[in-house]
Amino acid sequence: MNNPHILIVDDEAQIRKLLQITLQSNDYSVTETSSAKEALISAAIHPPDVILLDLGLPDESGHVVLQKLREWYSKPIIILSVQSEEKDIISALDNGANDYLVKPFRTGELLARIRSVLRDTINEEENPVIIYDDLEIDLAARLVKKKNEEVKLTATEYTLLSILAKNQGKVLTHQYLLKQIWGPSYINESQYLRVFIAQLRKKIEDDPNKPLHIITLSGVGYRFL
Amino acid sequence: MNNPHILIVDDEAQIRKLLQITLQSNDYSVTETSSAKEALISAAIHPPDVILLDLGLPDESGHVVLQKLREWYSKPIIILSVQSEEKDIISALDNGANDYLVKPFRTGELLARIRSVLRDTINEEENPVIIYDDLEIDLAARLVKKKNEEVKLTATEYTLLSILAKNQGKVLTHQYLLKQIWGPSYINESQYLRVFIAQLRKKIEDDPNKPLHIITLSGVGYRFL
DNA sequence: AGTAATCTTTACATAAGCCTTACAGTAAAT
DNA sequence: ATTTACTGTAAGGCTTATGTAAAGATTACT
Repeated sequence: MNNPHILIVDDEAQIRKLLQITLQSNDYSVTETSSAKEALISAAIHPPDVILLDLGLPDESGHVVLQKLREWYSKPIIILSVQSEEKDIISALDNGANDYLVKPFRTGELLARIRSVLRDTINEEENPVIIYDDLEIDLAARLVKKKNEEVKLTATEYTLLSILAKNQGKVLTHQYLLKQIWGPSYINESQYLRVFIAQLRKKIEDDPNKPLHIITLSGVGYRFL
Repeated sequence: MNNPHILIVDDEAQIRKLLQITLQSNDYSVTETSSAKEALISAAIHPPDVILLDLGLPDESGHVVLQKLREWYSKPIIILSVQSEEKDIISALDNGANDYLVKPFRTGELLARIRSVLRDTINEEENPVIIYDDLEIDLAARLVKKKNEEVKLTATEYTLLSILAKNQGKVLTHQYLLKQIWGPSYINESQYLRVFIAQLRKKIEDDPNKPLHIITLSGVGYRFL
């Protein structure tokens, strides 16, 4: 899992700021919300890998938010709360919270607990398998099959294919692909792309001269079907 | 899971008694141990569903016990400790503890946390024996057989093999493996991995030059088949 | 303390794959 | 038909990654 995405739900701007800085400097990507309503919408639109949930929200109790999230959200939820009351902690854990931290908490401990809950779910991640005709791309397992036989791809070939596959149907310009694979300073090295596109086609197309998956758009870029 | 079995590791008789009564009245079956040595033996003979581990043991640090357990034990371990030092908590969580409770704790909270960790693992399929061709890996018994003969593996070799086997078919990056086996600060020490991969291949592959089980993905990592 | 086992580190041979070059093919424009 | 711009393909040098052995360092055991 690269750059786990964390949703912060807390109505105090200062705490959000502190969390944001701490988490981002530890290579997590962060979304901030300050109310129950906002949190539920954000989580639904872009499901995070972990949710940090404050129980004291202005519009609705965090316990209710927790229950609503747990109706469909199965990844870790860590509760942050000033409540150190036993019944609050028990109720939260029983309603599906993975962990409970009492404010004020130490950032180092928070980070360790995030690592702990992420480690528990890291292997349970869904395998988004993309299938087109006789071609099968398992992004999690980094595995590509053609007619049920494994295709051996090098690191660069795989990176290129995964970008194409994730953006199926969409035209990806030379510049975009070069930037994604080799970095921003390589956007003029279009011969790299031609070489690797050719190698990929040799491996995944039935007839590399009449490609069905990787389509050329002359002067523009490539498209994956 | 009926009557989950819990192993208590604590040198204070009073606390053991308290835990025993609390847990048994909540329909858990309980085993008590009071030292590191005793705990490791008991866990090996009759692996419990959850371990409650006190860090302050008379014969050895609980941190060491935790590490030794995690070489083969994959179910939840909850730390109980008078230490509320941040570094102790972080170290324990990073070493594979699922939760950390500071003494004195409230029994209601302990019970809720036990329910929480049990819920996380209750659906995890147990896969004690993995068999591929002539290779047999019994994760629970920490035993590896090749052509029905036992293969003697060192601790590190076994850890590496078990991670590979648990993620069969999936590509595991150098970084991931290094982090899992040696810790997050070793992600650049890829030569460790090469050495142990070579040793493992010598022991489990028919022809280490043409490995069938441990496959190299140049520039990426390894995969177990 | 001494021995054995294991882990860490170093060094080097081998292998893999990336980058580069050169040129051939294709399609549109003149 | 020729030019021009772009794309496809093959092959080799060069860099980086990997496999392996073997020597220290550390740990475990007696």
